[in-house]
Amino acid sequence: MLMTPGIKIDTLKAKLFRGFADPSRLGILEALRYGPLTVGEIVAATGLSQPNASNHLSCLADCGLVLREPRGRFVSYRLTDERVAALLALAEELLGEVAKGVYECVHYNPTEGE
Amino acid sequence: MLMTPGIKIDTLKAKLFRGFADPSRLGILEALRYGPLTVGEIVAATGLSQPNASNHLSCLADCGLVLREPRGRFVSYRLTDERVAALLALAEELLGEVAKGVYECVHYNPTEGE
DNA sequence: ATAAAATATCACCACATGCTGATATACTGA
DNA sequence: TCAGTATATCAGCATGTGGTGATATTTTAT
Repeated sequence: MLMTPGIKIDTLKAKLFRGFADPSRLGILEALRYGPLTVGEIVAATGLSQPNASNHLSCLADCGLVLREPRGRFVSYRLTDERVAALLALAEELLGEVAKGVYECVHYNPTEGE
Repeated sequence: MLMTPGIKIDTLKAKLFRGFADPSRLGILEALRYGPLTVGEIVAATGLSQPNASNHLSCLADCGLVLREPRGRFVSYRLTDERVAALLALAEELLGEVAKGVYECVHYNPTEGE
């Protein structure tokens, strides 16, 4: 693939990971893991507000993690590639090992329920 | 594994991904992919400032992605688990598929070289 | 044609995040 | 002990980020 010079590959990879690195987006990806869903279904599944979900979905679609499929008045989204699900699965495995550390990690603390 | 109620699993997973989702941290992880390095070597390999590298390393260590091993006056870091490297590899594969989308993604644009 | 429903977009705000420069701490060798 | 090197920490700043409420757009049904 042709790569514009000046854009480091790590920057791209970091952007890719960023798609997974937010609880809301991750929730969407997890929900889509079991099949395509419409925006409304995603809203219901994740508890996100409709504008918020829509915004994250745009982000995920732009970044190539999900596919947008308009179906009449609805819009269906699904994971672009099995590798997206594979990444989620692998992260889950890894989380089993390091969960304690992640839990205690001080450097990033979104208001976590409590 | 015992999980404190009130902390959603997705929040943890998102925090885990966040370790990979910054160009500086990702650069560090990539550098460590080929073996343990001291802080000084990491600074040299990544071009980060020393305080900045040290700070990201603390974050990565807290989150369980890297191991801290003091060796006299030096501190050696290495990846905690092969799965960390596996995640990097899988992301690389996925990037091959979606690179174009990630490149064009508007929703996250750190000052990218130019 | 009009109303209602599904989705997207916009302006705005609060906050987290990453970076830098300065400084503190820890260890080693002479 | 003292100087030098390696690493960690701190205060402060600039900016990216995610969230909300209001509104626009598109599509279907009557």
